[in-house]
Amino acid sequence: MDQFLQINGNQVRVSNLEKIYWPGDGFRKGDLLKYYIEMSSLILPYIQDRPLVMSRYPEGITGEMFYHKHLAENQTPPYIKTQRIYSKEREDDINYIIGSGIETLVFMVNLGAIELHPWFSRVQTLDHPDWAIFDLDPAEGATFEDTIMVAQLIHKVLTDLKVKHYPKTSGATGLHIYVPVEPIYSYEELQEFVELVGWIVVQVIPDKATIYDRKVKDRAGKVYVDYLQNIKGKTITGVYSVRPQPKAPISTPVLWDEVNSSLKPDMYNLQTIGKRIEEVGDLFKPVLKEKQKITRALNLLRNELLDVTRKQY
DNA sequence: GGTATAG
DNA sequence: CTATACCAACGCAGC
DNA sequence: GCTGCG
Ligand SMILES: [Mn+2]
Ligand SMILES: [Mn+2]
Repeated sequence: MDQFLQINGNQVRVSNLEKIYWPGDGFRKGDLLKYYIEMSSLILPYIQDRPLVMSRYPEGITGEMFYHKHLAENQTPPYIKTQRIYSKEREDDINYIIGSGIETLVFMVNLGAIELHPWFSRVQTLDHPDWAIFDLDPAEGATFEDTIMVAQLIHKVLTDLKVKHYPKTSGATGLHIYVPVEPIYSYEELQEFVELVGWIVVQVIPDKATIYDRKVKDRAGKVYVDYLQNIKGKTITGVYSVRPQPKAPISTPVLWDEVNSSLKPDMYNLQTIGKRIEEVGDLFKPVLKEKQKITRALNLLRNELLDVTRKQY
């Protein structure tokens, strides 16, 4: 049943590679593992040095799911790097897995971690993320095309602000827009930045986008700009993560030119990702390389809000 | 999926 | 040795 | 303090 893979000088145990994980598509656990190993050179840079949350499906996508953050001592192989980070809610440390080499990736996938969720910040600067994210979640009754429309408007606002930003499919129903930043801003500041841009978008297309409707029912037919994900300890599905959905879609970077009605949420998946990467390579490279200051943009947005508020009185 | 404990 | 039990999330807005 | 939400 169990096999051992020799990776970077470590014996990594893997099991049940023949188990069907996607019954509708016939993809097996071994297919998932093969994908992550083949993609490791692309994926690892985006999880390197980051605390990781696993979304686990040990019985496949039709089985029970659970998040896994804390790795107990007695299930931590010597080659896994971990770091204890205090959690207020838990009133104790969480022993997070820290992104490192292929062996770490294989260890997590073997646990049934179909999705990987990296923190927005690295261990070197835990309180200072190196990206902010616009998490666009279409609510009940909203379409993927609605999501694309909201994304395009965010694209226009960020372009006017001269802030670099990069889109990817979530692989499920929405889109993610990453804003790479120098690790000098707090989570609160980055959240405010996303909130202010989201607020502007909602002013322009209030029937398509929402940001302050906390109740799901109130968001019906609209795209929720989930700025509240920009919080320490919160995560979203990472780039190149597979999703527990039919076709095994993958959260895949796209060009802004491709964010139009021909983009489909599941068009990049376990079946098609190879060709896609061959054709365009890693479109998210700038997210790691083009770290920017958003001080000016944040001030412009704050003043914009002030102006609008003043006009109302 | 892995580990501890009971039988 | 095999069967079974048990575990594997949290941050926070809003009420 | 608890529920809803992601
Ligand atoms: Mn989302
Ligand atoms: Mn969300």
